[in-house]
Amino acid sequence: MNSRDDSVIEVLYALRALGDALDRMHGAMGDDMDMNQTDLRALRMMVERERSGEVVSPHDLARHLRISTASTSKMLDRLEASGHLERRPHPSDRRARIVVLTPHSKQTFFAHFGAHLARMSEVTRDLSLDERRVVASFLSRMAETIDPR
Amino acid sequence: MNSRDDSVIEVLYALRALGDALDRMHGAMGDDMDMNQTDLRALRMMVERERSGEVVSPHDLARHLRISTASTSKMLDRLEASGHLERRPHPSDRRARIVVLTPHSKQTFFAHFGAHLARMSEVTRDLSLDERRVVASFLSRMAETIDPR
DNA sequence: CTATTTCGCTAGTTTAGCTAGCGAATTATC
DNA sequence: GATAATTCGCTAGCTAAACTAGCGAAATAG
Repeated sequence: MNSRDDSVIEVLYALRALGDALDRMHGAMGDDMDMNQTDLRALRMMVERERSGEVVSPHDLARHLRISTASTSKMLDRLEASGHLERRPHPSDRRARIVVLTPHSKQTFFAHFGAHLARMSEVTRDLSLDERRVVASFLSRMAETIDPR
Repeated sequence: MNSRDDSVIEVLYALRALGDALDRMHGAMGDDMDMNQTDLRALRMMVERERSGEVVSPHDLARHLRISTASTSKMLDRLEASGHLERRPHPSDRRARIVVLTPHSKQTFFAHFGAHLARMSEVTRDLSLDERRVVASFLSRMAETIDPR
C-alpha cells in the first residue's frame, strides 16, 4: 500500500518537473524568437490547427488563450506586423475573419522547435511500442482530467 | 517503420496536449487565487523546495523564474503584502535573505491544488506498478532532455 | 586596506493584459 | 419585410507586472 502510493507520487513529481521543463522551453523559445508567451501559444495553436486542416478565427484564439477578443485584436496586430500571419475574410460570415500563418512563420517556428522535437522524438523512440501506447494513453487521460476544455 | 513513427508522433502529440492542459490549470488556479502566473510559479517552487527541505533566496527565485532580481523584489513585496511569505535574514550571509511560506499560504495552495491532485492521483492509480515505473521514468527523461537546467 | 563583487532595493519605463464601447453584419421576432 | 437583438472584430484608455539603471550595505579578492 505504501509502495503503491510512493509510485503514484513519483509519477506526479515527474509530471510537475515535466511541466516546469515545458514552461522553460517555451520561455526560451519566446526569447529566441523575440516574442511573448501568449503570441507563441497562439502560433502553436495555429500550427496544430493547420496540421489537422482546420481554420482559425480570432475568436478561436481568444477562447483557447483565455484572453479577451480586444487583447486578441492587439495580438493579431503584433503577429501581422511581424509577418507571422495574415487576416483573411471568412468564407461564409462577412462579419468574421480567419487568420493564416505565413510560410515564413512556419519556417521560423520549426527552425526553433525542430531541435527540441528531434530530441523529444529520440527519447520517445527509446520506448517499446507497448510502452508508447501506455504513455500516450496516460498523457491523454491526464490532459483530459486536468482540463476537460 | 511507418507505424513506429506514428506511435512516436502520438506520444508527442499527447505531450503537447498535456502541456496545454497544465498551462490552463495553472491559469485557472491563478484566477481562483487571485494572483498572476509568476507569483504562482514562485509559490510552487517554494512548496517544492520546502518539501525537499531546502531554503530559498530571492536570487534563487529570480533564476528559477528567469526574471530580474528587481522584478523579484517587487514580486516578494506582493507576496509578503498578501500574507504568502516572510522575508527572513539569511543565517550566514548578512547581505542576503531567505523567504519562507506562511502556514496560511500552504493551506491556501493545497486547498486550491488538492482537488486537482486527487484527480491526478486517480488517473495514475489506474496504471499498474510497472506502468507507473515506465511513465515516471519517461517523464523524467523527457523533462531532463527538454530543459537540463 | 582597498577594490571588486554580490545582495536586495527603489525609480522610472515599457509591454501586454483588461474593460468599455463602436460600427458592420447576421440572426431572430413580430 | 421591418426592426430588434446578437455577434464579430476593432479602437481608446487604464492597469499590472515585467524591464533597465543605479543605489547602499555586506562580503570577498588581491
